[in-house]
Amino acid sequence: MAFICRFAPSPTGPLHIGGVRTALFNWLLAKKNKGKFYLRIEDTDKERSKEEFKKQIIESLDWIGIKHDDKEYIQSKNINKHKEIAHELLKKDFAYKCYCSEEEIKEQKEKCKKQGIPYVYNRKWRDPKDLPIPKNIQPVIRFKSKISGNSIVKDLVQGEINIANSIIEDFVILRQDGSPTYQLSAVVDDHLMKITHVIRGDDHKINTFKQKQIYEALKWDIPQFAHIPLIHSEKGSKLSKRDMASTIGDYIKKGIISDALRNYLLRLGWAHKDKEIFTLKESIELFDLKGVGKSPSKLDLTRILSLNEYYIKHMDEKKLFELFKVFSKKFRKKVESSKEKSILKSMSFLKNKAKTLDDIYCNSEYILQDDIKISPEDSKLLDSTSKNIIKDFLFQFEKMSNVNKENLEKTFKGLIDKHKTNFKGVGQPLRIVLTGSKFGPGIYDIILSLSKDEVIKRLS
RNA sequence: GGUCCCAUCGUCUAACGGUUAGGACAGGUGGUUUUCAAUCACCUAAUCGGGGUUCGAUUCCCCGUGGGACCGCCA
Repeated sequence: MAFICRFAPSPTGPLHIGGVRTALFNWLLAKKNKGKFYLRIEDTDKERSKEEFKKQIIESLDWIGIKHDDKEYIQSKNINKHKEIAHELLKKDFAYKCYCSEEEIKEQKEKCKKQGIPYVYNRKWRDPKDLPIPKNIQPVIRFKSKISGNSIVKDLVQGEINIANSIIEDFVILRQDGSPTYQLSAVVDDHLMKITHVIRGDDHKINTFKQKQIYEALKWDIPQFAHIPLIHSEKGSKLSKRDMASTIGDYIKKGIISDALRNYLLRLGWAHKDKEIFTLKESIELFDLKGVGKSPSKLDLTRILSLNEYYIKHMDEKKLFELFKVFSKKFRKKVESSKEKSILKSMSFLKNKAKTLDDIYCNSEYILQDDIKISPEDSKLLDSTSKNIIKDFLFQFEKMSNVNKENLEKTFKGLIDKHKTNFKGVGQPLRIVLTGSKFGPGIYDIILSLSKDEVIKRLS
């Protein structure tokens, strides 16, 4: 069976992680079924749609590895077709012109609110009989919704949803200015694009009942629907732009890598037995709508971090290094070409200490910086004994013909015996002088990652 | 307020109607360790409440409670 799906965001704000997950689920299903995945930019709200958001959407999807088939569809380009269909519905008596002014509608709503009853458009113009047509009002076109009975949608995630038709009002399909609304445009485009599966956030659930009626009026095939629960912020509220970590960019900035976030998003609201780590290939093979839960899930940054740590540890060092370079350039400092070799060599131990690319940066700062600054607090630790140890080490290090772990170990042992101290007594002062910090990679790793000259320079 | 949906450790989630209710993250304890980490071992921690149905209910039904979504000439 053909499997054609789409992700249809509106470029009226930055795409957040919930949208990315929706796109991911669509894409995964398309890949699994050897179908198509399209991206449709729903830019019919001219006021709020912005080119920068469109760009942000495409870049976000691209970063996480979601590639859409064909060029992205731009909904506004199809507006004439939408209008045409609206008029077809009008001609076939599935829709009608409504001459209510906006004030009139507003009044009705307020009245309902006062009385505490739910507002539904009163269908004044559905069957106008001899109502005089106001000359000064441009009509909107409303769809004739079913008035009685019930409708059932078989949702691939939610199961059967049953509602009374009376709560679905005669919704507007063409505005006063003649432009189509979302309900109409979405249906027409989905039909034209031959979409077979509509997978979207469950905030669209009610729309399904409106859209289904348009399909039926036009005698078009109705796609399958799947409404996935929304993602909540860590506080449990709806994800909003104000949440610091809500867009892909927020995570890139933290040094999260693409595979980790993809894996996280996959497992948020979906599970396959006890499996936690999914390669891209595995996610395509194993993903299904049956495994999608029905309740909303909360974002958990520590989980993302832990997944990121896993992916960093298991990543090819060269690849990781490339990601690191891009990250540093963008958010920290460009890695100078003279330091590249040394950093790359050090990836093997740097990655074992890192949860993010930023952690790698912090742990490699001693390589990146030429001037090592020692804090007053750390200076206190450098007493005369420590200074002697450093001097002794430097003396032997300069003579060392072959700098390797074995020789360093020998030297350290000798110093420990001579100064009647322990490993820490030798390691810590050297670490402080070499890196400007008490914390960091193993002392042998540090020494081996720097050139012999550099070590000598720093110890002198 | 109306309509619809949902409900398992703090979090993400497993569990043909029969399990000591499992895993992962976080947290805790201990081992290892030159620091911070990492790592290894172990531990704490959940079926929202109340009724049914059933020999047996996390699982099915009803009620309550709690949470969410929607209620635009936004999408």
